[in-house]
Amino acid sequence: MLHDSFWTALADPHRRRIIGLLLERPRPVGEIVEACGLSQPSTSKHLKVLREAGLVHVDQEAQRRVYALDPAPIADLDAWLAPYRRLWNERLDALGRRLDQASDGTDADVGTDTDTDAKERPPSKD
Amino acid sequence: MLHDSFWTALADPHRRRIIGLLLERPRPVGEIVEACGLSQPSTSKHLKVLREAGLVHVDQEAQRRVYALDPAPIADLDAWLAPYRRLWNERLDALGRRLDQASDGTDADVGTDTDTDAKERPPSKD
DNA sequence: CGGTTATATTCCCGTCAAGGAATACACACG
DNA sequence: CGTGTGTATTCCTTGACGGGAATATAACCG
Repeated sequence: MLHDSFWTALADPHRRRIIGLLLERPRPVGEIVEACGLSQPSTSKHLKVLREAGLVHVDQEAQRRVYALDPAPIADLDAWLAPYRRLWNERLDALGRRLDQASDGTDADVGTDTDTDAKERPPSKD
Repeated sequence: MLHDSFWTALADPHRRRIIGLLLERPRPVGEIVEACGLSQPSTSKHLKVLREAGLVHVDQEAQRRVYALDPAPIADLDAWLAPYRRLWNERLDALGRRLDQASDGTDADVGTDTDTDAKERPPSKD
């Protein structure tokens, strides 16, 4: 399950930035400091929050500490998202149906052209 | 795509609770007040935050305002998640390979590629 | 209109998080 | 051992956020 600390950790833009950096590859603190433009203490504090939220873990290499992403919480977030995704798919479903209906003789350009790939999706149970 | 306001909105447990309530069905404010055990003003303020984050929208029915979930941000979150999901799949992959290796040198053929896509991903864009 | 219900907004206060500076700690190296 | 580098922690200040009480707004009803 996702606890509070997870959401709190992700609530901060700098921390999301760090997460993004760590997605590319694990990095020592110095690199993160430089990339974020924050002071080193501030960065360390953010890293601590991320650590305590279980989002990252640290490997000690001599004096340096190399931070890396932990995939588990991401999976948890995915799970959290699941029920909402169902709703979202239902909407696309409805939109698709309406498109179908509309293309029944009239070329209706329905609203905003978001890249709606409402073609394939897992069966939504209701 | 995902605005700061989105993460900020989701950072509060009460607001996540509200989101959960609205997942079941749209609800008028009064119901949310009761379910959350918060004061009405406080609830209204949370709803405002959610509104401004684009997570919910409101339908006015006489004096009552019925709040409902907006699916779009959920889709955005899904998109945000995509690159991380890749990492996570790779981990599972690696784990699978290691398990394979451990179970003697029979023809190990577990996902040399990332076929472990549990579901198709919507186009990701940050 | 006047009253009632349903919701939003304002005011005020306590708490908490973020940031920088200074400092402490850990480890390598000579 | 001492020195230097890399990182963590503490201290302090400031600003944002959450909560309740009081108040304002809007819509329905008679």
